[in-house]
Amino acid sequence: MQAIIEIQRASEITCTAKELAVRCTNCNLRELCLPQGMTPEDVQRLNGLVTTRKRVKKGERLQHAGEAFKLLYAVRSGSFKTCITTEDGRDQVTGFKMSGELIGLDGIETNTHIVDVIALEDSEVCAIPFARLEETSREVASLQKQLHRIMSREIVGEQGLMVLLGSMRAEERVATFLLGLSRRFRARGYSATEFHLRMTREEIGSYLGLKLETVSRVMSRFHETKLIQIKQKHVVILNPKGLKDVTGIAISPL
Amino acid sequence: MQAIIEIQRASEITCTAKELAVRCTNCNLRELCLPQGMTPEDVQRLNGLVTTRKRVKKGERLQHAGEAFKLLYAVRSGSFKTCITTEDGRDQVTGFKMSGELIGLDGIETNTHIVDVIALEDSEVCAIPFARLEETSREVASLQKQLHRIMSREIVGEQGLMVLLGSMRAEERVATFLLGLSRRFRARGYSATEFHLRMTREEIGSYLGLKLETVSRVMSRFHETKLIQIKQKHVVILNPKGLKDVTGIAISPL
DNA sequence: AGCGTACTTTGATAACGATCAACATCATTC
DNA sequence: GAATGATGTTGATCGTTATCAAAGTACGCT
Repeated sequence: MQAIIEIQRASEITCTAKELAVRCTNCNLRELCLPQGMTPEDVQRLNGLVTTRKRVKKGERLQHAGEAFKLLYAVRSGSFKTCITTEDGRDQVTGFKMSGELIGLDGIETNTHIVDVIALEDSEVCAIPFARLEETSREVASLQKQLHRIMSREIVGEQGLMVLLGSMRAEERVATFLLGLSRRFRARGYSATEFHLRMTREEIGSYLGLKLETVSRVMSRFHETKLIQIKQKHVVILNPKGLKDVTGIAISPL
Repeated sequence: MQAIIEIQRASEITCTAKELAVRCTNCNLRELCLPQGMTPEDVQRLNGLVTTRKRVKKGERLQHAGEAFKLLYAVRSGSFKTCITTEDGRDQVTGFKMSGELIGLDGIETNTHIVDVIALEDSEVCAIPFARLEETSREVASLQKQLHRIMSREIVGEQGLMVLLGSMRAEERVATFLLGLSRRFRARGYSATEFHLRMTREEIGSYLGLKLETVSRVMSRFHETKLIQIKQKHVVILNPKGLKDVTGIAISPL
């Protein structure tokens, strides 16, 4: 920790803080993000790729459906929702993105983005030109491997969500959702049992195929039965095992 | 057509039919499958990769959940369902695969397959060792591009299905499903308005998050209102526009 | 050809979540 | 610190789809 601070101080002399900040090599998310599983030497190849950082304010759109696909974004801090708006105006949340996760893979197929991506809080992302990422991944096998892993993870995660949407009842959905969030917070070094929801009941409901009132009711029921404590957006998981029993299922879509 | 037959006959003299059959260069699915968008020269690099074909009888399992991931399969003929079995024994169909489509991408992340893949009819697949495909795609940019496109397509398709499962009512789901099948049959040179369902009502229901009785009832209703004609597994789409109106939505998950 | 099995259709009833509505709480702004 | 709008909670009722049940149809097998 001390060492990192020293490096950052040094950087303020030799180069701008911004330039250093976007170096994957020093990024504290390197075990979650693109560099995961890569050797330090290979990660250095990434440094040149990830040149720009971008701040996105709460409620701002990072990516618009319909816009040309050029960049992937890695979430550095904050969180996002991805949503699809259908022809007839229905708007559905298809995912939530947290730090270290990649945004934009939906655009590869048609060279056009399919989903909107909106910040749930003030956030920061690293922009990665996809064309250059493809190039580099032809030269760096570990990067190629990791890119494939990330895409596969997205595919598998969505399959889990399909099971949730296709066969689970409201309580199972909400329990699965909370446990998924818990796991992701823990993976990022935060508490797995106490956290703040960054999204509204409506967004949770949209994601889980439920109405906001149902989400609220189920959470109140979990509160009454002492599975969780919930007050507005503040969640404490009191009985993880009990929550797990409610889900009755293995695949976690988050 | 005549030309193809000649080539096949010739092959029986110079090499075994099997060896020729697995060459992507001559495959009639090359516009749907991995070779799509690749130059003939690049496709030749695939020929060496796709060495074995495999026949799978109706009801047989091509891929088991939990088994080690080594191969991708491209469907050459027939069709498959992919399903996830959850811890508590629920079984959910997560997709249907038709000719030219790739099976096995779920295994990349963890090196272990997540879904079961079962033949809906007697079918044939080409096996592709994934490690070698990765290698080759580092050398052949067009192959890399196409692999990424296919994975992205899977991601986008699943997002569409999430919208279906999350926000559509029974009639909309079934209508979307039928139109999706129609489109896929047309892409393969078959009639878009008249086809045989390869899957049971129960499998359709599982996929759409409905019970088999609901699927049956909705189809009967569509039959009564002259949108389709349906007798058991034989479908005729009488009024595609009308069906489209029932869905009211743009994104097609199939 | 006849039998058995798997699949499909249709009906009656029940349950779950949606909808409508009213109120409470929180955050933001002036 | 009061006012406003967004978000969240809770209650009453309704509607869609699940469930249970029974009969009908197609298909494979000997």
